[in-house]
This record gives sequence, C-alpha cells and structure tokens, in this order.
Amino acid sequence: MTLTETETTGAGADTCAGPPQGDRRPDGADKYTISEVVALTGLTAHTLRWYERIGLMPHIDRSHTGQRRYSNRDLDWLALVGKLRLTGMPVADMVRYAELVRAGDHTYTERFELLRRTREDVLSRIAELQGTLAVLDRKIGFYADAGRALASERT
Amino acid sequence: MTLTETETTGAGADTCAGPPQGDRRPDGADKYTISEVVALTGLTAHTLRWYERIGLMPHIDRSHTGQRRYSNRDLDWLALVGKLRLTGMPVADMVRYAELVRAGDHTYTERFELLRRTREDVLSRIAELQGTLAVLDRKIGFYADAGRALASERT
DNA sequence: CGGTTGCTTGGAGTGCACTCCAGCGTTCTA
DNA sequence: TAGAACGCTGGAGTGCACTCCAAGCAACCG
Repeated sequence: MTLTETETTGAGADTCAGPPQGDRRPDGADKYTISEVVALTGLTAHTLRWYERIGLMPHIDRSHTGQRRYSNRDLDWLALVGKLRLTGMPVADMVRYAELVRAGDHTYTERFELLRRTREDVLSRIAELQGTLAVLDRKIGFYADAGRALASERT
Repeated sequence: MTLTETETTGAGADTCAGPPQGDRRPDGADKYTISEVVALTGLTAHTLRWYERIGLMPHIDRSHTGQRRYSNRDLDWLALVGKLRLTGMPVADMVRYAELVRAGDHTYTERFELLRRTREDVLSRIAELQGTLAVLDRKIGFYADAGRALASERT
C-alpha cells in the first residue's frame, strides 16, 4: 500500500488564505505562467524563482521555450508553503519538509514531528502575543484616561 | 497638571515576562552594571549598547569611570521594550515611541494611536496564527492516520 | 606589578528572506 | 515586421535586527 497525500486544498474547510485564489483552471488544463501565479498567490516572480532555487518547490514544468508552467498541484503546494510561512517557520525548515515529501512515504514520522513542533511553536507564539495584549491594553487604558484628564482640564 | 507615567511594572498584573527578573534592588540603590542587566533581561550587552545608540533608550547614567549604570526605571523601560518587540513591532517604531515619550505630555494622543495600531496588528496576527493551526491540525491528522495505517499493515 | 576580568568605542560583519539587475531570448499585438 | 511585454539566468544588493571585532582603559587579585 502507498498512501499519497494530495496536497490539495480540495473541497475541504481550509480557512481563508489571503487573496481569494478563486479562478483555478480544471485539472488537465492547469498550466499557469509565472505572472498568473504571482496574481494568484501574491508572491513576486522573484520569490517564486528563488523558492525553486533553494529547493522549496518541486521541479516545475517548462514550456517548449523553457518558461515555467505551474500546475494546480504546484499552487496547492504554494498555498501550504504560505501557511507554513505565516506560522513563522524558517524557510530552511520548509525546505527540509519539502525534501521529506520528495523522499517518499518512509519520512512520514519525521514530517509528523516537524509539523507537531511547528504547532507547538504556534501555540506558544499565540500565548506570547496574548501576554503582550495585556500590557498593551494597560498602556492604552492609561493614555485614554490621560487624554480624558487633559481634555477635562481644558473645560 | 502633569501626568507622569511611571513606566513601572509595579504591583500590577503584568503577566509573565520571560526570565523571572526577581532580584531588583530597592529604588535609590538601583545601580546595575551592563552584565547585571544582561542577566536580568536576557538581552546581550551588544544589544543593550545598540539600543542606546539608536535612541531606543533614555540616556543611561555612567559611573565615574564612564561605565553604564542602569536604574530600576531603565529596567522597566527594557521590560516594555521587550513586550513591544514580542508584538513584532519594528525597532524603528519603538524608537519613534521612545522619542514621543522623551518629547513630553503633548504626544499622548500619538502614543495612544501607535499602541492602538500595534494592538490591532497583534489581534490580526493571532487570527492569522489560528488560521495556520487549522491547516497544521489537518496535516498532522493526516500523518497520524497514515502512521496508524502503516503500522496496522505490518500486523 | 603582571594578569585576568569587565567595560568602553566606532565600525565592520552576519543571517535571513527576499529583491533587484543586466543582458538576453520569446511571444503577442498593431 | 516593429516594438512592447513577458520570461529566463546568475549574481549582486537590500533591510532588518542584531552580533562581533580590535584596541584600549579601569579595577581587583596574588
């Protein structure tokens, strides 16, 4: 048996991913130029080529003249990468994850671990941010009061 | 009337700020060397000097031989800076905030605005992170299932 | 009084994640 | 068929937030 993960967003419950990447072409007719992918993902062409150079992307199809032609699958991968980037995961770790995906099924546990660690990081980052909110609210309260005091002084 | 904000953490409800910065000296005897501040804040001496150079710190007292002597007030400021840094606020904005504090009471509304914007940023960052958690959990679930499937195959 | 430790300075270097450039070929539009 | 628009490459540059360096002074220890 071979389990294949179709990195597809599918009809699933993926919560909002920034730019509404609506207009996908049906599978089989899915050949996007780099500028279409730019429009779809919000990344720059520079960044897309750079992702490829550093091994963060699988090998991208080329047209007969050597231009990149991205597939729906590539777009799905980019969506995942975008999410991982939002978690604050360093690019090097994303490259590591990409390598594991390329390496095949026997890397499942390592991928699992990598994602689990990332999840922990996200949770503690959220807690950290909530800690800063407390301080921010205290300060903001101070300035709001001060503003009112200054205003009433003028009365 | 002049309202002074004693950037003091005081007896307030400041939630955990990383390293338990317990051992403060009483006001009046509050003269810390740079290495003591390093131990207290977790920052490096390099960073402390750099903060000063870029205007993120008020002028720090010096000993008769020109060495820095930090006060409790400086430590309080550093604690706030640490919190702001955790929010992801760029250093340039923190410098701007420091300038406003130095400039005096008439900058209250601008400080208020800066903190309010930062608060909004923190809230949307939290929302963003919670969005990534959904994706992460879906992936992690996939790998967990796959792991179980692979294990049962071996039975 | 020599050595170690701690602190000073200005300026240079680092790592990350892009971001841009020059110089070229290809493809589309008028 | 001219010219704009789009894409290609390797390599250099950018901005941020530190991070380190060399050279030198000051204080204490044996």
